[in-house]
Amino acid sequence: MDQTDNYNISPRQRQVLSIIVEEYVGTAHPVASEQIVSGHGLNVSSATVRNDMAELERAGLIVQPHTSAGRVPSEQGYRYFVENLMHPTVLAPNEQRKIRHQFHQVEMDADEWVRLAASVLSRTVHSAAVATAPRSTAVHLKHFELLSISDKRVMIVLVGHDGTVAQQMLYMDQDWSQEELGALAQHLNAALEGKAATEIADWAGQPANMQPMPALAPGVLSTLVAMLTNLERHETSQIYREGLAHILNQPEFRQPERMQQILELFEHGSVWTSIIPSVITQEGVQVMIGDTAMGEGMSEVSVVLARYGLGEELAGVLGVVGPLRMPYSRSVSSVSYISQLLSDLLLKAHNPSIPNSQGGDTE
Amino acid sequence: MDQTDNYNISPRQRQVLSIIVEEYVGTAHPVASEQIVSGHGLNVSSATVRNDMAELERAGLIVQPHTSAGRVPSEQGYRYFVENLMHPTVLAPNEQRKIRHQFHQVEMDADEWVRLAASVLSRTVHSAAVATAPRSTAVHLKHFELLSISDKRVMIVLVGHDGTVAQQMLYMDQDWSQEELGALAQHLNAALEGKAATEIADWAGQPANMQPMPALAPGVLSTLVAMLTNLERHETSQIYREGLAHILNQPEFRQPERMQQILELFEHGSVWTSIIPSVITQEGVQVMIGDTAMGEGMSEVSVVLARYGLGEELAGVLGVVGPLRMPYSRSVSSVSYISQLLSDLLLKAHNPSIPNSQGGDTE
DNA sequence: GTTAGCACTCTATACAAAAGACTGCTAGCG
DNA sequence: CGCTAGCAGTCTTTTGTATAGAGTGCTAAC
Repeated sequence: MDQTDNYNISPRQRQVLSIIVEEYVGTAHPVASEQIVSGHGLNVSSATVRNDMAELERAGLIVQPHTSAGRVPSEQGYRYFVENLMHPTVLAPNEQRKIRHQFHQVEMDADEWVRLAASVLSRTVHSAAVATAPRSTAVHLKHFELLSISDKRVMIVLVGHDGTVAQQMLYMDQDWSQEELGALAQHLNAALEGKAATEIADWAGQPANMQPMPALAPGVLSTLVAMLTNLERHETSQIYREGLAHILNQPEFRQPERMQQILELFEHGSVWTSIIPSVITQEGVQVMIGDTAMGEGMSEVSVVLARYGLGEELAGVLGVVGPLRMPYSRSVSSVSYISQLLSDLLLKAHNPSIPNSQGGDTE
Repeated sequence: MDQTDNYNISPRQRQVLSIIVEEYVGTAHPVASEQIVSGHGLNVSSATVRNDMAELERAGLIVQPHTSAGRVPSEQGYRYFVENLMHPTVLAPNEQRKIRHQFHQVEMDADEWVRLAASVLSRTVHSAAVATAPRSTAVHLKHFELLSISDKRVMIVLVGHDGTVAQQMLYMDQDWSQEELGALAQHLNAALEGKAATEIADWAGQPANMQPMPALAPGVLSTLVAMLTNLERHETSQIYREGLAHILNQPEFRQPERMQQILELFEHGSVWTSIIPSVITQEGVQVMIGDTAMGEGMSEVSVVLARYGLGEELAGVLGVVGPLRMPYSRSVSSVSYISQLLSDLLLKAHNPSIPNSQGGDTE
């Protein structure tokens, strides 16, 4: 299924398809044969191109909205284009500089970097962008604190080794003083520091460890395990969405129902939770074109996603969402560049000793 | 300016205006004189109503899209309606029950309650809804922790007395061991517990207090003050937005530019930060109709907002966003009911001893 | 003050005609 | 055999025009 190049088409036909895609992406109007020969260095007549187009249509790569209209790429056509015809490009240096410039900020925390990245990406490609907050795939306990909030209510504040923080309220059967809580926290912190969720669960399973514990210990331990597990799962991760306005301006989303559809999609996070885990495990930029695997209603939507992050730690997904008629090359290069930049920023935030490459900028 | 009833109009003309507003809100079509007399118990002829309408138009309360169309309320007309004509209603018992039912959830934290409230409100009024996360207007320090993350980097985790948590990274000139950090934290916690931002700043200003302090103390203290201050300001507060799809379905937002406008507004938080602080200090439901005080582009948007919360602590704003042509009465009663309900929920979460009134529900 | 009646204005709809856009095909050419 | 000029055929888009419809404003009478 990855190998989509089992179509029997000539080099010139490939070129014609390429021109159709690029032209249509630019203008949103069906592309006519005359339009193809003029100005694209194709030394044949429009009639020849028409024959090629008939062939391409037979192959299912382009379609005709109606008899007397030009041609439009089909879903298959876009896929073929992206996989076989598109030349991967790199963002122009001045664009790179413009992008880097937008990250030229005072110190921010990881979540804010990511949100900014989504916003910058959205502006760069003039389309909607999504990004998930960075999450560790394996969170180890750095430290936790037990705080008596009021009678029978205890708050757990947990800090992961990567700096993520989580809080949760715990309801007790009896009152506990702050001193008792502090003593327990100190004891457990010493024993559990650096452990991951499963390791803590194991530790708590050993009867020897649990011998001289106060009655609230089991509740605290199981809550700690639950909180760590929750941090590892990406489902709870915040999803940042930016630049919806761009996408709704595209002519293909002018009809109210389409608009409604894409909005539901965007607001309702469930679509993302299904595809993000699969993207985060892979390297490189991934392009999904009208992929119904993402769910119904995605048949008119394309997504260009990439993973960003630091190895196992603090990984997330960043990408562009738009209509099928999307400038794929530009999207891919933008996503690629910005995800890389974001990874660098996060890395430097973790190891500030590395000199900051932006420091030399004159503007 | 509050007193908009300095128009010289007869009781029947008021009634006509009232019918026009209600009818237009329901149908989105200009209202004709014939339509007004039929079925509204108005014992006059359409000609009489036409005379009244001419009068109302002269007063600027209604306008005519074109010569042979019915009348539509003007911005002024809506204001007059809301302030003088609208009978305040209460949500029907079965609707109240339906709403309460949606809050019938397992334990959630405050932020999740609020987000749910925005979502429920949005569904109830079939329009977009916004809500700000609850924030204390005066946050007192409950506890903080200093954690050594790596060389020269220290994380501060702060817990407010209301349970809010904030974290921040601090960059040091020299290395500090976890023991030194722990000692300082313990010392400062003992001295500062229960203090608000300004009190901490005062305390740090006393030379006597700062005498035997390690070099990192001033940085920590000023960061604590900054974090607390930041928690108090609502600008940083997360704004939840729900049900944008509803609003974009309204006929008045069908034109692309309008859509663009309202989206910018919705995504860009800056509009809210200017009006929310003024709303949060006042009791009751507030209606803003095409208020340009909110900024340009709001001229076609109405907002119905109310404060929710527990006195000084954990207060926020909840409301409906929609076109001028909005069912104001229903919006006001919904916002009123749900904000009250939300306040109750938060109160109970703080004082779990109060019996839960939802407990008796059969469904 | 109210009302019936009617002329007037502007919109909405329907339909037809014309113009325009592309194609597909055919026949001829190198 | 591939390429091309030319043209008929098909469908959309635009334009024009007639008609129906909606609603008002005004006048004259009650």
